[in-house]
Amino acid sequence: MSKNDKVSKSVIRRLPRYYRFLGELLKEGKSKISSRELAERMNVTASQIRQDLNCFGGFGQQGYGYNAAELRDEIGEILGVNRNYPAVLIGAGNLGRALCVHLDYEKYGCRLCGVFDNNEQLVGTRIGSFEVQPMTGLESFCSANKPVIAILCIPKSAAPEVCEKLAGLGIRAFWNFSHYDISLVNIPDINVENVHLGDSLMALCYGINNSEKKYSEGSEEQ
Amino acid sequence: MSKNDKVSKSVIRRLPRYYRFLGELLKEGKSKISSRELAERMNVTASQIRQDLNCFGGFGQQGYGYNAAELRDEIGEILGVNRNYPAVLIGAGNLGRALCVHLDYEKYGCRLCGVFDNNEQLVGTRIGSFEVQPMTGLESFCSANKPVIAILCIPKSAAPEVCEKLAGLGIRAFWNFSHYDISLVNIPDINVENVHLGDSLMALCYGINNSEKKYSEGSEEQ
DNA sequence: TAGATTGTTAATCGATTAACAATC
DNA sequence: TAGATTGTTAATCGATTAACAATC
Repeated sequence: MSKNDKVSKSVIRRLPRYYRFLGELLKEGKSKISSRELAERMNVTASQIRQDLNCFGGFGQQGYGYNAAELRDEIGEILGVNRNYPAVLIGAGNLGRALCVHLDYEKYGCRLCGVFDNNEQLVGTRIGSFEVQPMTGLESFCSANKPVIAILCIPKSAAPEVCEKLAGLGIRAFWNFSHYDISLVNIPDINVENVHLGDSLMALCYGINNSEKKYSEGSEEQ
Repeated sequence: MSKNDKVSKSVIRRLPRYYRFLGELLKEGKSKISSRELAERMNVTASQIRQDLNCFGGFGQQGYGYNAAELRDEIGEILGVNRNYPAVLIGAGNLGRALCVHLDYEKYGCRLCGVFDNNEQLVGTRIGSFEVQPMTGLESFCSANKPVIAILCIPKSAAPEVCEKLAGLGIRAFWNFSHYDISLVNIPDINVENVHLGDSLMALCYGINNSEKKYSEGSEEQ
């Protein structure tokens, strides 16, 4: 983890995938893996894997390959998956409730520590082991529990204000499911993952829409 | 929509965002927009916007800019957002149920037409306007309703088999929330959007983990 | 040692940005 | 017409792939 002056976004986005595949490998009882073999499995080039890893250091052994367990641990360290960053979930609607119980947060580097909503109907209800708290209690909760991640499952209209507030309360990363682009908000040193489900779905539609076209165009071209 | 020999993935992923922002613009009552103005709002370069659009044709007017409504419609057409592609949701667990009611599918080019699960406990229960159907009924349902999109909210272990089956039943696009990489499955002309929530969360952790490091390194360097 | 596979440098490819002529 | 802004070409930048010397 020495040379990472500035690791590109593309590399970072691939790390979790390496981490996952190495986990699978281990489950299968493989202890040694070469870049070529891993590349084949993951459908990428061996070059890319070696380049990516060398952003962080040399984890392999020439002539041998990589120790799967060691490499996975190293990548885990780089990602910070055992840091257990405290996270709050804001918005206990359908999606919020699902994210609350569906994900194994510990596996991905965090720990859900509170769920909030400003809807009085929802406040006090239980979701898994959590009781939905009112937004009015957010400030004192944050001083007490020091969450660094906020999972936003709120309407677009509420997002800018809530973001601003959370940033003020020490939140340093947003996992954003609202239809608002947090990337646009002007907070320094904030990490954002905008998960725009609608955008993803539209991109999928483009694919269908376009393979269709290709098909009919194809028949014309013949 | 004439010159799209082969539009790059990066361009396609940006189209839904343009579409969204143009929608906002219209809501605000703006009818005219220049690439420069749109670029500023979206925090991208005007060059990129013009380049992207010119993959599909010239939608603007020199010296004037773009008609917002027209441009939005054109992009909508390219994406296929008014195609109402029929979609089935497989897996009525927490996430599946949330996706079932949380999203305005029509807005994104599809129409949910059925929900399936192989868990007997869930079969017959209602989610919004849908009744969960048993997997055994999938085949006849598909011949009757011809869904082209499958939304997968199933465990990783079940994914390969279910994918294979669905592809055989005419599914041409997978919106994949399972922890399995459908990209690896060997089906020709299939569109896939792998939404790996865990990967996204890990990438976020990397950000925190790393800005932290930068901070402490910074103080040492001084 | 010979064979294998890394780490790393160089070559290629693609995507983004800049520039500007065309034109409304 | 003059000013503005597109469509498009050229320049730059970054990311991916290929190649190979280092070395286990």
